[in-house]
Amino acid sequence: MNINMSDPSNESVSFAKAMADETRQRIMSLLCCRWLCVGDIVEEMHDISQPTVSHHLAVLREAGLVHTRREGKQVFYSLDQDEVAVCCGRIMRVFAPERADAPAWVDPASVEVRQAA
Amino acid sequence: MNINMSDPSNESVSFAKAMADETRQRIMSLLCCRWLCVGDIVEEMHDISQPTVSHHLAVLREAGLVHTRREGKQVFYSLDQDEVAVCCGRIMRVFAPERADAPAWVDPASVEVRQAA
DNA sequence: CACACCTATCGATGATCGTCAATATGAAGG
DNA sequence: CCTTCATATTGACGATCATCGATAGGTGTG
Repeated sequence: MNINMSDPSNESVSFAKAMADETRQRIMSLLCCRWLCVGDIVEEMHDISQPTVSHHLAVLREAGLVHTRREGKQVFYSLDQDEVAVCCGRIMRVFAPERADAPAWVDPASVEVRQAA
Repeated sequence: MNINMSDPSNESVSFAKAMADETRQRIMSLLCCRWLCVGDIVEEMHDISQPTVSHHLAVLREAGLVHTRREGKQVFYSLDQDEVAVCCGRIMRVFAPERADAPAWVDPASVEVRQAA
């Protein structure tokens, strides 16, 4: 029916929704290459309350974008880079199929070059 | 300050916000590999009113995700695949730096394999 | 068990967003 | 110019969301 059969509906939408908030992206960048417990995240986020941080972590959790590990009283979170890559790949295949295999990915400069040429 | 200096704030957030709606993603998929005028989009979207379609097109326009061309009375839109690729690349570099250069991109199956191995 | 600590949930509130009907803007044609 | 067609904007309304304070739930310690 649509040009792209894939999924102009569910998974890419929930991924985008999960990322559609600056606070959440800040948290994601904190969790990108390391594990942090909620208390540490709250500390790094400065002017965001603990319940709010917990809420954002729940959103990321339900979107499958974070790993979770319990250690005694604290709960550690870490960003699931593989899931981010999968979601970006899905978006690419649906919304940029003519660019999906290009190395433009890694360095946007190559895209500019391609346009200029 | 943050692990990822890049931009845990602006451009990736507005890209995600623009994509964080199913109706908008349906419109994007319609415009993916062709030009359509607003009337045609409204027709394809069935149960969405013309003002609503126009509103979504404005959101996509302000996010820089569509090209625009005027032809007489009608206005044609088309998805900017390069911009989608650039935005996905930015997300990858910030939130999946350890996956950004992998070919897992094109086919998520390879990511599964990598995890299984 | 009682208590401190860490995280999650609840209830409320203000802000943002998606949607539509009505209307405005703009572009041909007579 | 006046009309007609195509798109954009406005105003309003309901829904979703981000945020917080208060509180509940769960975990270790004495």
